[in-house]
Parts: sequence; C-alpha cells; structure tokens
Amino acid sequence: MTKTRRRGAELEAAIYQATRDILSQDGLTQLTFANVAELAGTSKPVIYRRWNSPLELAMMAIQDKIKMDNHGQLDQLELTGKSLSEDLFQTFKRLTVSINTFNQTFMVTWMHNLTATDSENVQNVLKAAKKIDINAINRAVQRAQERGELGAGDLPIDLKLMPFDWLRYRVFANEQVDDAMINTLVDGLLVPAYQHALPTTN
Amino acid sequence: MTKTRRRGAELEAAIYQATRDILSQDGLTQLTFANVAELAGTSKPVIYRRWNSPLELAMMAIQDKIKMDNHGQLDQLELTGKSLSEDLFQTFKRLTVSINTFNQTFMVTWMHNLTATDSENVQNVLKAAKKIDINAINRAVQRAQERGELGAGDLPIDLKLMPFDWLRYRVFANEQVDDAMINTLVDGLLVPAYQHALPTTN
DNA sequence: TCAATAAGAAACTTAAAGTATCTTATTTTT
DNA sequence: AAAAATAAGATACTTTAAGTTTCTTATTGA
Repeated sequence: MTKTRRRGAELEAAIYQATRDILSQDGLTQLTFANVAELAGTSKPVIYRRWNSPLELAMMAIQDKIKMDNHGQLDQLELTGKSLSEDLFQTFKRLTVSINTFNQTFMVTWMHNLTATDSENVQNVLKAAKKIDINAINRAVQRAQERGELGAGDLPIDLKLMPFDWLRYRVFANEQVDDAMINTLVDGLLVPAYQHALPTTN
Repeated sequence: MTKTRRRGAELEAAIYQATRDILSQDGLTQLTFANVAELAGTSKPVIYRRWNSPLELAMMAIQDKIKMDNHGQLDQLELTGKSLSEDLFQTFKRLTVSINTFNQTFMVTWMHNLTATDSENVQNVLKAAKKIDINAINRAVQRAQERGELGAGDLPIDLKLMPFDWLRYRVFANEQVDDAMINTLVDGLLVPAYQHALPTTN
C-alpha cells in the first residue's frame, strides 16, 4: 500500500527541498507559501501551520541543507597548504561553497525579481559606478607614482575595485564604516598591497 | 491665485522627492506607486503614466538627486593629500557619501521589510558566519606563524573579515569569483598586508 | 478497534497592485 | 481673448495574490 499522506520529518524534508529549489531557481521573491506548497505536493495550510514567514522557512531550509552536508558541522576545515598563500587560497576556495548556499537565500533575491529593463538599468548603474571607482584609484596611484611612492606599472583591476566593493558591502550589511575602518583599509591593506605590486626601483 | 495643479518639471520634482523620502525612511519595499502618489500629493495614474516600475522610478529619483548635488557631475574629485595614504583616505571618505545615496536605493532594501523575528534571525546567521570566518583566518595565520612566515601578534578584525565580505559582495553582484580572482586576492592583497602587519623579526 | 492528530482540499476574506473613465485645471494655439 | 489640446487628479473598478477558515479523511498510537 502506498502512502498518500506524508507527515512529520518526511513531509518537512520535502518542503525544505522544494524551498531550496525555488530559492536557487527563482530567488526569494518567488518563495511564497503557495509556491512551496505546490512544488512540495502539499497545501498552504500545512506550511502556514509551521512557519511564520517565507524568510523563516528559507533560513531553516538552508540550515537543514548545511546540516545534511556537514553532518551538523559548519566550521572546521583542515588546511593542508605549504604556505600562507596556499592556506588562504584553500580557505576562500572552500568558502565560496558555503557562500553560494548563503547567497541562494539572501543575495540572489535581487536581480531575480527584476524585469528585463529594470535589470538592464541596474547593470548600467553598477557599470557606471565601477568606471568612476577605477578612475578614482588611477588618479591616486598616478599621484603616488609622480611622488615616487610607487613604481611604474598598473594594478590588477580586481585590486582596484576591491575597496569600493568592500565599502558597499559594509553599508549594505549595516556594518560600521568609520574613519578607523577606512584607515585600516588604507594603511593596513591597500598601501602595502600597492607597494608590493608596484615597487619603487631604488 | 494659488495653483491647484502642478505639472511638468515641478510635479516630477515633487514625485522624486517623495520617492527619495520613502526610500530613505522605509526602503524599496515600501516604494509603491500608491505610497509615492500619496506623499507627493498627486494620484496613482500620474505615476503610472510616467514610470513602468517602482525600481525605475527609484533609479531616476536617485540620479536626479546626484545631478542636483553635483551639477550633473558624478565623477571628478580633487585630491589634495600629501601621500598615497592620504589620497586614498580622501577617496574613500568621499565615496561613502555617494555610496550612501546608492544604498538608499538598493541596499537598504533588505533589512527594512523584515519582521522583528526575521531580522533577528538574519542577524544571527550573519554573526555566526563572521565567527566562522574569523576562525578560518586565525588558523591560517597561526600556521604561517608556526612556519615562520609571519611574526607574532594579531590582525585587526576588519582585516580578517575583509576577504569574506568581498567574496560575498562579488557573488551578490553577480561578479566572477574564479581562481584567478582568489589568487589576486591572496597574493596581491592579503599576503602583503599580513606580512606588513606581522613582520618577521629576522 | 477506537480516539487523537494532523494532512490536504476547497472556498473564502482581505489587501494591494494595476487600470479605466471622467472631470476640470492649465497651457498652448489661433 | 477664446477655443482647442493636454495632462492632472479623483474615483471606481478589476485582478491577483496573500492569508485564513472550515471540513473531510488518512495516519498514527493507545
């Protein structure tokens, strides 16, 4: 005899799976209880009884997946590099996996609910901002080169964009962006990196 | 005689202002044509006739403000520092202004439409992620210190979090995150910065 | 076998987005 | 200055989707 009604853990697993499918395919805006219910083959009241909001469901579905993947562990990853460079590379390489999971919930949100023209507009705004950012760095670097603080040459484009991206992220995530933080960024990170990339010849 | 009906530029200016007010106070989710119409003291059809979506209106309202602020210029800022460090500081200091404008449109979106419990959940997820990130860097740094690649001491917390923030931002903005980019990050930015912050004594 | 629990179907309520129509203030043209 | 054209603004309507209620019945456990 085949079961016609799932319940308990089995039912919830199906709901979580449907939730993740919707998130990764269509983003958070499409994550409505009605959509989840349909994809999971159940009905709206079942979802409403358990979760208060689509976001709550989304987060539990992501956590459920992380638990399944890592047997309950989020942390701990063994580093096997032979140098700081290799260890860091490993760290970020693996991180992108967890970020992707995280992003399927939170970040993807964005572009997915936009109409074609809206999306194009947003891309244009971002593109324009990038150009401005790069110009700003170019000016500062050129002045430093004229002063003799930096040697000749150009910086990788990612290196130029990084500080702007970071600041945008911080504002986005409601993190502090104060003078102390900018000082850390400039003196602790950028100046050493720029000097490393463009060493003076003397 | 007082005008009872605005039109043309005057009317649009009022709509843009109302749009920006809603964006900065309540975020993009509250930016409905009905809300804008009410705050601007006009009616829905007026808005529907001009813009196709709230996002389109949002972007035009932001651009309108930037134009007003800068007399049509987005770019160009005079650097007056006496060193690379000072120039960069100026650059980012001023950038935060434009970022804030930008953010009022796009980033603020987020946290603003969340219920209290949802917001708390999101904060907790972010907090947990941060802790994991810091642990990962600590392990890599410790191994480097044991190897003798780095000297004793600890890194500023912002410096530890930066690469993770950056990666998250890149994924969010649909930017490429490939091995080449991670290599630039590690070898071009982090390793020089870490060596600068934790110099070896010999 | 019976009682309790919870799934699922279906219909209903509510709220908000989007649209259509019409009146009339304002501007433009003759 | 008067008439015609344009567009604002009020109002009511349509449509869609979220959220809720009620009821039937499958499943579980005593």
